[in-house]
Amino acid sequence: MRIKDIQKQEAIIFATVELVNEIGFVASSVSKIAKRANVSPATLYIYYKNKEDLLISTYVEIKKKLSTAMLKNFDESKPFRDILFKVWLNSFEFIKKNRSLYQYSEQFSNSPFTDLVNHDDLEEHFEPLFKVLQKGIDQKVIKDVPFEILTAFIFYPVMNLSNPKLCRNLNFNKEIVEKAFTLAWDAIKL
Amino acid sequence: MRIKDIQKQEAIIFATVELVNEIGFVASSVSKIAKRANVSPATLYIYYKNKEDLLISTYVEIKKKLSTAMLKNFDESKPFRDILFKVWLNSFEFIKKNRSLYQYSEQFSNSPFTDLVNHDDLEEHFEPLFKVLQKGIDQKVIKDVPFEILTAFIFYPVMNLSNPKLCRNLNFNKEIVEKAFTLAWDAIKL
Amino acid sequence: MRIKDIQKQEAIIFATVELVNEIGFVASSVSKIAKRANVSPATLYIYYKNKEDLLISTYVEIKKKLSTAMLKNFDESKPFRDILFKVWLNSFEFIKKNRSLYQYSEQFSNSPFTDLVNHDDLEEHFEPLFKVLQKGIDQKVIKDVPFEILTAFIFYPVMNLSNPKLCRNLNFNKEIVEKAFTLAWDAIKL
Amino acid sequence: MRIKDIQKQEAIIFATVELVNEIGFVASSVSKIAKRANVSPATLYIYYKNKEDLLISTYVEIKKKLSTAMLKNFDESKPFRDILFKVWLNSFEFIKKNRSLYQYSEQFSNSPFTDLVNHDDLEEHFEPLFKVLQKGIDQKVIKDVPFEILTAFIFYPVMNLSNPKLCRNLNFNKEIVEKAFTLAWDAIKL
DNA sequence: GATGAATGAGTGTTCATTCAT
DNA sequence: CATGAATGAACACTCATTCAT
Repeated sequence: MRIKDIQKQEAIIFATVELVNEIGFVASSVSKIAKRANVSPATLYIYYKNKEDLLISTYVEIKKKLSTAMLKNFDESKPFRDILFKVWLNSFEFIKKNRSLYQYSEQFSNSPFTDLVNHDDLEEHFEPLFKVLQKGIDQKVIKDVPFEILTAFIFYPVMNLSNPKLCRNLNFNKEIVEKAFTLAWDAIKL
Repeated sequence: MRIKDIQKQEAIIFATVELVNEIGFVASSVSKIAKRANVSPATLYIYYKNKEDLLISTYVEIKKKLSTAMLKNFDESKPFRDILFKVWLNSFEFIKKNRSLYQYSEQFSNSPFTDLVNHDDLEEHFEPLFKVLQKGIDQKVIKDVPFEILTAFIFYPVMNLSNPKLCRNLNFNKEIVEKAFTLAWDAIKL
Repeated sequence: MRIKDIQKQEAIIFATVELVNEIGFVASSVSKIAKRANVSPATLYIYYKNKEDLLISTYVEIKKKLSTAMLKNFDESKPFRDILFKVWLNSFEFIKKNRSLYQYSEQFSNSPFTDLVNHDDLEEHFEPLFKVLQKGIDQKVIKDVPFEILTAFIFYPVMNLSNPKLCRNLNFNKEIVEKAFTLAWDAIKL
Repeated sequence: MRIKDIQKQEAIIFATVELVNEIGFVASSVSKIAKRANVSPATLYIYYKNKEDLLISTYVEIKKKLSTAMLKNFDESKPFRDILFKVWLNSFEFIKKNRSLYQYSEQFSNSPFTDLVNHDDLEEHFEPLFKVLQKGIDQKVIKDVPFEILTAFIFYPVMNLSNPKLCRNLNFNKEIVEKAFTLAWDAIKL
C-alpha cells in the first residue's frame, strides 16, 4: 500500500475523530467515516488494514501529539515543581485546544481496543518525565512510591478535571488550574 | 400465569457485566448476552425496554452498590483523615472484590451512554461525604477548592490505580494502598 | 372454548378494527390488539384459534352487519329503481356511520386473507337483492348482463366514492348521493 | 468500480411484484424478496432507501405504465364515446397482459402506504382524459357531476371486473367487455 | 490508486404463539 | 377463564469487508 494522497489520509483521520466524538465509538461505522471524509469505503482499506487498524492508528497518532505537547519546552534544569507545573499547564493547554482529539483518546483507552496497543511504545515518549520523577525521588523531594501512583495523582486528575462530562459545572480558568496543580504537587512532594 | 423468574433477571445482569468485561461494550450484542444468560433474546425485552435500558439499569445498579460500599461504617464524628481513609479503603475493597462490576462501570461512564443517566441522582448517595468535605473546608483542614477538584484527587486516582489495564505491574497490598492514600490526603489537606 | 365474557370479545373486535384503521393491517400485531382491548395476548386465543381466525371473524361480522343494513326496509313490491335507491342510500348511511368498520373490510378484502373466506356464505345474504335484479332482467327493465357487471356498476362505485382516501375533495351531501345514483341507475337500466 | 447492474434492479422489482401477488403485502418481507430476486438483502438497500421506498417506487412505476397504456392512441378528435371506449379497451388489455402488475397496484392502493404517495403527480398523467371529460360536460354530452363520480363509474368498475378474486366466474371475452362499457357509457352520458 | 456495487453475517427488536399458574 | 412470562423465528436494516472496473 503505497500512500499517495496525504490529504486523503488526513481527511480520514479527521472524520474518524469527529464522528467518534459526535456519535460515539459504537455507531461510528466504516461507511459513515468514509462518507464524512468524502471517500469511498474501499479507499479506507488502502490506507488501513481494517477498521481496528484505523482506530488504533488514530489513537497512537493522537497520543504522540499529546506527549509532544506535554513535553514542550521541557527544561530539566529547572526546579522539580516548575518542571511538573510546565507539563501540567501544557496538558491543559493541549486538551483545551484539542478537545476532540482528547475525547477520542479517552473513549479509545476505555474500549477493549486498548489491549491491542503496545503501551510501552507510547510510554517511551514520557521517558524524560520519568527520569525527572526518579531524580526527584532520589533527591528526597518527591515521595518514594511507584511511578504509577505518582502519575495517578499528577496526570489522571487533569484528565478527570478536563472531562466536561464529569465536571459539568467547572469553568477552567488559569486560577483554577494553578490551584489544582497545588493539590497535585502537595500529593507527590515529600 | 407464570411469575417473573428473579433468577432469570439476575442471570441477564450477570451475563451483561461478564460479557462487557470480556469483549467490550461494542461487541456485546443483545443476542450474545441472551445466549450467555441462557435466555431467549425476546425474554430480555420483558425485563428491559431495550438494550440501552439494560445497559443503563445495570450501571445504575452497580453505582448504587459502590456508593453503599464506600460509605459503609461512615462515622462523621471521627477525624477527617480517618473518615476519608475509611472511604478510601472501602473503595479499594469493593473494587477488588467486584472487579468485574467496577470494570463495567468504567467502560460505561466513558461511553456515550453516560449522557443518558441522571448523574444528580447518583451523586445524591455521596451527600454525606460531600458534607464532611465541606465541614473540612470550613474548619480550614481541607483546601478551599471546588468539590470536583477534591474528588478528582481523592477518588479518581483510586480508580486509576485499581485499573489493571493501566497499572499492569502494580500489586495492590495493604501497604501500597496506605501509601497511596497519603498522597491523596496530602493533596487535599491544608 | 366456552365463551363467558361477551364484553371481552366485543372489546377485542373493537380493538382490532380500531387498530387496523389506525396503523394498518401490517402493524396490527396480536399483542397490540390485546393491549388495546385491555386483555392478555393469551386471552385472545381463548376466543379465536389464531390471528387469522380473529381477522377473518371480524371481517365476516362486519360483512353481516353491512348486508343487514343494506337490506333494511327492503320492499320488493316497489319499483326497481326505488328498491335499488333504498339499498344505495342504506349503503351510504351505513358507511358514513360506521366508517371504521367499512375501512377495515376494505383493507381486509384487498389482503390475501380474502381467499380464506367463503364468499358464497357472504353473498347468500344478498339473495333478495339478486332476485330483484333477476326479476328486473326478466321484465326487460334491467340490462341482461352477468350479476357481477351489474353490481360492479351499482355498488362498487359506492365504495369508491365513500373512500376518503380516493375522494379527498368530495363532500358527500344528500344531493351528490342522489346524483351519483342516477349514474348507477342509468348504467344498468335498459 | 463495479457499475450498477440494471438487471439486478429489474429482478428486484419483478420479485417484489410476484411475491406480493403470491403471499400478499404483509408476508412479503425484504429477505424473501431478496431471496426471490437472487440477491442479498443488503443489495436491495443500494437501490432503495428502505422497504417502504421499494414498495412505493414499484407502485409508482406500475402506475406510470398503466397510465401510458390507457392513453395509448388517445385521439381527442374522435367522438367522446369512442375516446372513452378506446381508453376502456386499453385498460382491459393492459390489465389482462399485466395482471400481476395490476394486482400489485390494487393491493398497494388499499394499504396504508397509499398515503405516502403524491397522488397529484400520478393523476397528472391522466390530464388529457380529464380534459376530454370536461369538454364532454361543456358540450352537454356527459353529465355535469364531479370528476370523481365520473371516473368512479367509468374506471373503477373495470378494476372490479378484472379482479379475478371478486369475479371468479366471469370469463372476459371481447363481447363482455363491450357490454360492460355500454353500462359505463350509459352511466355518464346525458 | 480509487471507487461504488455487492454481500453474508450480524444488529436490535417484535412477532404469533404456548406455557405454567 | 384468564393471565403475564417465555420463546424461536422472523423482522427491517447495517455492518465490515471484498470485488470488478
